[in-house]
Amino acid sequence: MVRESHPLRFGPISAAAPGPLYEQVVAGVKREVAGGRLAPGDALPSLRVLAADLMVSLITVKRAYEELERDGVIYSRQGLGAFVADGGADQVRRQGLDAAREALKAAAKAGLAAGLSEDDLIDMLKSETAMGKQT
Amino acid sequence: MVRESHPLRFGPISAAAPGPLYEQVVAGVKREVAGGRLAPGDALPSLRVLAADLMVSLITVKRAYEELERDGVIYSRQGLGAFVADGGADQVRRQGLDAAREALKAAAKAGLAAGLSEDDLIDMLKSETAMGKQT
Amino acid sequence: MVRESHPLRFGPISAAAPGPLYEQVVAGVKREVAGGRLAPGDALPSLRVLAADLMVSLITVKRAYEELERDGVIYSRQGLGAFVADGGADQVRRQGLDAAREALKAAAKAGLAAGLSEDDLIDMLKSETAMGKQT
Amino acid sequence: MVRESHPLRFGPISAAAPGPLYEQVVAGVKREVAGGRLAPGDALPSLRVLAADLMVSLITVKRAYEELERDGVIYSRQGLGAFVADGGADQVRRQGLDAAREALKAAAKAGLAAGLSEDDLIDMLKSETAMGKQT
DNA sequence: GTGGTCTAGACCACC
DNA sequence: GTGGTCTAGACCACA
Repeated sequence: MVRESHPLRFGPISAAAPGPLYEQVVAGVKREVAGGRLAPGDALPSLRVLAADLMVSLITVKRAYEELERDGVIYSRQGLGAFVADGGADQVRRQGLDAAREALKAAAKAGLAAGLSEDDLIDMLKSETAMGKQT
Repeated sequence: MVRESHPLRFGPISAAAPGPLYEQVVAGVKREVAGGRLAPGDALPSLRVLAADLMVSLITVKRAYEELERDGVIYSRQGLGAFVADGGADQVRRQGLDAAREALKAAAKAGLAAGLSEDDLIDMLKSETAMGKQT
Repeated sequence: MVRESHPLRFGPISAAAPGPLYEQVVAGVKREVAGGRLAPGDALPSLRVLAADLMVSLITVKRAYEELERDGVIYSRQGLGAFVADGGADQVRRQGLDAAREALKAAAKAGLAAGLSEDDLIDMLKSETAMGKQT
Repeated sequence: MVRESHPLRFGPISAAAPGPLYEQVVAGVKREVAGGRLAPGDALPSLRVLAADLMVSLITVKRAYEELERDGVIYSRQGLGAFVADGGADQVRRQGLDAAREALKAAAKAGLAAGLSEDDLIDMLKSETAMGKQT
């Protein structure tokens, strides 16, 4: 009745990692959606299945799905499952852009306060993007 | 006797602002030190005085001073009070630089994930530094 | 023999649409009845046929027919199928009227709470009816 | 340290009422904020206190506060409590206006489908606003 | 089977 | 004391 697609598997969730577990799940799903490995209409793993896969409580996964739904990345239908929303990838990209702008703002504030020039910051940014691309 | 210096007065601490209250206190002191308004050897306000000034609990200020001491910006002497450390301003600047690099790293990660190019990020950074200078 | 009539075909049922799937089926049938495309005595498609047409589970259609029967829009006969009830169209219209009144009640409550005047609400209603007519 | 204000008391929460319990809590707080009985900066009852008052689980209240925070009506600070946000009342009004528009849209759709004229709908709306004012 | 809601209880960071 | 997160387990509506 509905497009199947359970081959979701992102890196292990770790309680040691910074930030709440459910945010790690959110980030994992967003990565799959942004990367196109999860297309609009595709079904996400069910709450229970993903909870078992990630060895995490059902509630934690549910919370992640709720946040993804609020962000317009997925939608959930009772009795059916959760699915990637139509503009899902766009949503993720837009939010990533906002996050980048926020981080740059913080960097500019801290850097200028520490006596760095705009050019210093740009050089540092270049080296960071270079690192990012390698990974 | 020790060099006096209570004229510490930074913007009001706000519960509405993001981050723990004590971090706001830490940031306030660091700003004074980095700006040279608090020189090495200067005494900081006593815990109780600063708590009263900022309308904040004593333990919040205590925690802030502890963090500042850990960061090598100030040092405390039993019964005497807290004083600006010798390399205090340098410490603050070095840490600000690290903070800027961290933020740039986060921005690069988020931006690249959102499909931005290095040049896009640099443009955004420039506009943010411009904003920062105005303020 | 009974009057034949399988030409029931309403827009695809979508999991993305708000509300349970069976309500979408109910709404679809009601639309056909209210519009006169299904006259009293006409046979509805069999459960299995409609389920296949709409690419929906059989139990979803069954549930929809049950609700339609409860609403007095259709009636079912063991072994024969389901048929449009005599006063079916009237029933649908009466229920639509009730639904409209309910929605207006909710709108009045929310609007007044938000500080809108009766005239404000009437203006908004006019613009909505204008939109509705266009479509 | 912070503006006190616990005299929050809205109608009893009922599991029999339609909609989730936490939405009833959300609606209750929004009503207080919109009515000005809870001003910006005022403290809301703590999670535990309100849970006890309403005879509801802590989690239910927490969920309500989370939604209110997402809606920009309140903000929460770990260790301090939850407080009415600065633009809180405006937020509530804006959202109420959107809700009213949605309801009017649904009413227009249902009403037109049931054969009502625009004037019929306006008359019904007038009678509903009259009812609303009495209460 | 699915997601949606509610519950009870834990531990942590912050004040 | 406060809110923030995670857990285990229940019952319901929907497919």
